[in-house]
Amino acid sequence: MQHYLTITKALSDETRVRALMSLTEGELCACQIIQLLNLSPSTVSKHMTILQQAGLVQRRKDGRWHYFRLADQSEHPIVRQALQWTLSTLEDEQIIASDTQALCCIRKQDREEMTSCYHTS
Amino acid sequence: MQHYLTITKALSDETRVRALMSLTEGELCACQIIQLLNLSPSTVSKHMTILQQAGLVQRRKDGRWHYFRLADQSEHPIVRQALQWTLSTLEDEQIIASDTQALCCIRKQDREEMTSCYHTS
DNA sequence: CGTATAATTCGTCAATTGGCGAAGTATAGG
DNA sequence: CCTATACTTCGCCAATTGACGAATTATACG
Repeated sequence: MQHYLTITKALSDETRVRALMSLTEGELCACQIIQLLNLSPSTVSKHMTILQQAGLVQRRKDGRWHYFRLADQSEHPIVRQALQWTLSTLEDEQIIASDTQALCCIRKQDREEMTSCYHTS
Repeated sequence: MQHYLTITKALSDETRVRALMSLTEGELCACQIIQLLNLSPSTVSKHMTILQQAGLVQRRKDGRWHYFRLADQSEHPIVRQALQWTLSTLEDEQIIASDTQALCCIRKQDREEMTSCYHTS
């Protein structure tokens, strides 16, 4: 029950769901999710921790960067089913589509010049 | 997105999930759910409204009694998947099992004498 | 080392939520 | 009608939540 509730709570906030859905096309580092959501780093950090503790996303650290990805689909059935339900339900959502669009630009930005990933938008 | 969030919010509270799971063996009237959860009628009423607005349960009125049942499985796929996930995940939960046990007694009570269904336990 | 960047943790605050009891609505039955 | 019962709505309160900025930690690099 506790794991179930941790998952439903994690999925009950629009911002967190957008963060989760942003990972469907591959991993992102925290600063990219911060740009996408246009929220403070501390807020996004907390959201990603909640998603991770629910087992919905996994974290990888590489130097200064923390990368997030969807949890391995061979994880607990409870997580797999929650992700399948969420992804299939929301893939056609308007806001998810525009987030996906925005992510195209965000992914390309590391090719360009920038001093800080926090202050580009 | 809005319907999805209404569902995940509805499922993010243990009391509401217990109320939902209590309907797996057939409909119950509000006062039976009140007895099971041992909460005030007003609290349970609010919870059932939240579950109903999420489309997870349906309501039937018969005289003074309001009966609740799980939503028709031929409803929106989003609801069907949410229910399937929830039911399959929680059917073996300890607290759900003891609720099911308690419901056996509660269902039998209408055969016995009682002046008010609120003041029997 | 010292500075800069990426991210987290902490403290604070407004908004939301879950609980209750009191009051109101609806129905059954004298 | 009038009362009793079942349930809902309303107003309140404590606890939780989502947001932020400031301070802290970790790493890269001159």
